[in-house]
Amino acid sequence: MGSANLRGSTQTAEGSKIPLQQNATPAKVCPHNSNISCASCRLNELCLPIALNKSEIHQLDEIVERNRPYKKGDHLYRQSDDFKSVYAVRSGSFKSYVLSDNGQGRVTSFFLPGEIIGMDGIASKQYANSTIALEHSSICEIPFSQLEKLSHQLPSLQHHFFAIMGNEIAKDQQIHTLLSSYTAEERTASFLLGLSSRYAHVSLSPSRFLLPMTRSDIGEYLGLTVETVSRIFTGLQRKELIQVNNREIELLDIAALRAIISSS
Amino acid sequence: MGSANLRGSTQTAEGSKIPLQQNATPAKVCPHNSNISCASCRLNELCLPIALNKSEIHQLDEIVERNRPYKKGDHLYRQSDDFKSVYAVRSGSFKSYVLSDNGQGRVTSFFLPGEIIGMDGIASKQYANSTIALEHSSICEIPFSQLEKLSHQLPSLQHHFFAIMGNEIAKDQQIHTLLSSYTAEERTASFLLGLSSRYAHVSLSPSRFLLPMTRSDIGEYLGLTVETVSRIFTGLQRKELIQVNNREIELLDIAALRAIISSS
DNA sequence: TTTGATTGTTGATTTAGATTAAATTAGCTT
DNA sequence: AAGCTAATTTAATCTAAATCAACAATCAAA
Repeated sequence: MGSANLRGSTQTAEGSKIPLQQNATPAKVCPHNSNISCASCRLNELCLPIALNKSEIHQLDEIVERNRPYKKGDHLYRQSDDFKSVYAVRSGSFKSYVLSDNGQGRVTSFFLPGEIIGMDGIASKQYANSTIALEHSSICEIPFSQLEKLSHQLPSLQHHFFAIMGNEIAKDQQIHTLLSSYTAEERTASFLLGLSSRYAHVSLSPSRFLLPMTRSDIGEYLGLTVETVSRIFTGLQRKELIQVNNREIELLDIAALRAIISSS
Repeated sequence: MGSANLRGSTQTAEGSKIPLQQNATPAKVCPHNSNISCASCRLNELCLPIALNKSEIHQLDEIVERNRPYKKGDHLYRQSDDFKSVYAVRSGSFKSYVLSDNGQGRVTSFFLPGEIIGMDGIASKQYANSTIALEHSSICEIPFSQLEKLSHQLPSLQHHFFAIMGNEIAKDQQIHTLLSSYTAEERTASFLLGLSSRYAHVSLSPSRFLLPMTRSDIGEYLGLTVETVSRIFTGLQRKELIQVNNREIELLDIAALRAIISSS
């Protein structure tokens, strides 16, 4: 089955082009462009500027540092580095991981566009894990001391950042439940649906996307081995709930995937 | 071996009295007393007042509601209730849990004195789980809208609450790693050491305490069955790393317990 | 002080997912 | 395009922990 040139776009059976996440913005506007202000950023509805007015967004803009793009494998920061900033993903994706004593890494989070990285360092003033780009990616760096200062001036920013942190806490607790009581198939289905709705949030297809991470990353994140993840993928494909071709995945029956989870 | 009257205090082999958490404060000051101000609360070094000056603490005091004590099994709030407040445990202990579709509960957190409950509701404006008292307990209720307002006036309170939330995030991610890669014995050892250091924080014995939760609660929290938790306890006891007698537990060899975890 | 209900322990058996071991396929370099 | 390394799949065992099944201890209420 034609799996040529899937980075960026692909052909459906009918020959129509469906954008995958890599080229969701028009070709002439590079998604890694560093010169977009918060006000004009297509992610401003879910990132920090949400609920801020024009002048407030401008003030936020002033403290945001738009770094050069990160190449696949570049570290945003490493475990135990001094905490300085939180980061908003502008394009691409990242993973956070910790190294166990025997050198084995365990993935703790994935980050997609619009999501905030680095909040685990706020309390201890050191990052609790390392974070690395999964593909060519760009981020906005927000020095935390300045974010605090500005939050103190702008009640709506303070409110919103409390909400972002609260959301992270709620999400982490859902994963606690997933890891403590779901089967391998339930975890995998839940993971795919989670990615689906996160892509939907940034106006990308909720049913067809590229997985930016390896099977091994998924396994570490879900507390499963690579082999199990692979087997579950083939199993779900056999049941015609998904269609996988390497990193490309299509969710064929979202309702049935949901049903798998709620059976637990 | 003499297991009489362990609620509150117990006899060692030598006959000396070692206080357990239930009577760590002098008998004449009831630990559930509702009339203690933040300024005089023995937990103020780890609760919200930390890093606030006298006058700031007084302002915080003004918004704190000191509810009547909760009996064992009383709900602080239930899943999907409208989010209104966060709570600080003054005495006793609580657990949070979610109900899965089949009615099975899964414990997501335990809360000991000085710890903050309810942050999972901040983002969605509804509590994501139910929270119940594990024993006779008392709490301070802090209406969140007022906490936000006061945080806006007091930079150090804003800073401290960001830190509390960041700490919750870091802690939840540690549990993610624990659940995704630790064995049953490693999880159990880690859980016991975690309780130990939390009791140490409130100046209680880190090596000898009463477990406020059932084996089943522990199992749900750690993603294990009751039977496994019970077997691991007996196993650790056989290895002389702990001494368990129903809810009473003594950590005999903390170094060895730590070694179990770092072997993973 | 019985009685029933909840909680905890222990043992036998089963099983989901890990481990081990290859073989296959993609993606990179050169 | 060849060669190399990392990623993925598949299959055959193995094992840690779940499940199933009694039973004992504790607690709360009558």
